[in-house]
Amino acid sequence: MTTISEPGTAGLAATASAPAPLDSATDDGSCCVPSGTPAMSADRAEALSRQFKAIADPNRLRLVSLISASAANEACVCDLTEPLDLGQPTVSHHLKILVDAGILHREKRGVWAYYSLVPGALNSLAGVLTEAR
Amino acid sequence: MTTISEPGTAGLAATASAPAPLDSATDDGSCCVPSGTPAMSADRAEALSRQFKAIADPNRLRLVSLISASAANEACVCDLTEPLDLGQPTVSHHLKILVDAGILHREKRGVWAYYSLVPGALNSLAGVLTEAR
DNA sequence: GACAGATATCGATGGATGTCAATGCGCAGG
DNA sequence: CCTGCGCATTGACATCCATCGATATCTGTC
Repeated sequence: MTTISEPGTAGLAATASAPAPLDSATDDGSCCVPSGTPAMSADRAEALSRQFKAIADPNRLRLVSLISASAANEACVCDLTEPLDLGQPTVSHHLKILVDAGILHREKRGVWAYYSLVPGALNSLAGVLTEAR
Repeated sequence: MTTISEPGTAGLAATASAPAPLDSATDDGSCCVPSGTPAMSADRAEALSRQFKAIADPNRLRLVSLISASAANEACVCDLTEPLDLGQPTVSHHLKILVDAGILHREKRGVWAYYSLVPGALNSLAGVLTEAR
């Protein structure tokens, strides 16, 4: 499981709002101030990267879109192969990546496998981008 | 330029809320309902993928974090090489990718190049994930 | 104008990734 | 039990990508 991010940690975004009158280019030869705040750890960056990589593929983006746009917010593989114009193994591969990233949930009912969105996953990822604004 | 997404189009997310009593596995032999809503186009998926790929790298995530956590919301290359433990050409390469994706803004002042967040970029990307909820 | 420092670009290389064909596995029906 | 169907897994292949060393470009200085 990928823990689906954990709000409250160092994130990104500040959406442009420079309070300091940019005193950059100090006279001591340095170009700008060291940093100030701790920013994001390498571990957290690695974990978030795994989730962002999962949706950073056009076909996987469409998969998630198809599922979320589906009637019962779920879909089986057979309904996803045609609109993406991909082979069944490839779709299954992409779905596995999304499941491993904690974005999709897989439930097998009889012969079919139904994929649905994990409730807070995408919102949590979106929170990382808007965090600390 | 990458257009920075355009809210109002088909996005993702629905955050789990199955109103229909999942009448799946219809008796006609099909597994589930065809789809219902148009979902996301291939073109839009490709465009969004470019932006998500840009931040789907641990080092680039840290770069954005470092810049947004910086004092004046901007930083030059020399301040970004150490915390990432990467060579200067590599950092410059990552920054170029973020600029090309429309996430960072580059401004050269004298000898130094200052990178800052493009105001609405991350929020726009986040909106894609929470859209249509 | 020559020089030094900061940054960008180029070429090469090892590793990650998307795609497919072939195959295996589990479930339902006869 | 055997067959058909939906899906997952494997192996192979081509491509992309992150990283580095070397080098080019630009800017301010002496």
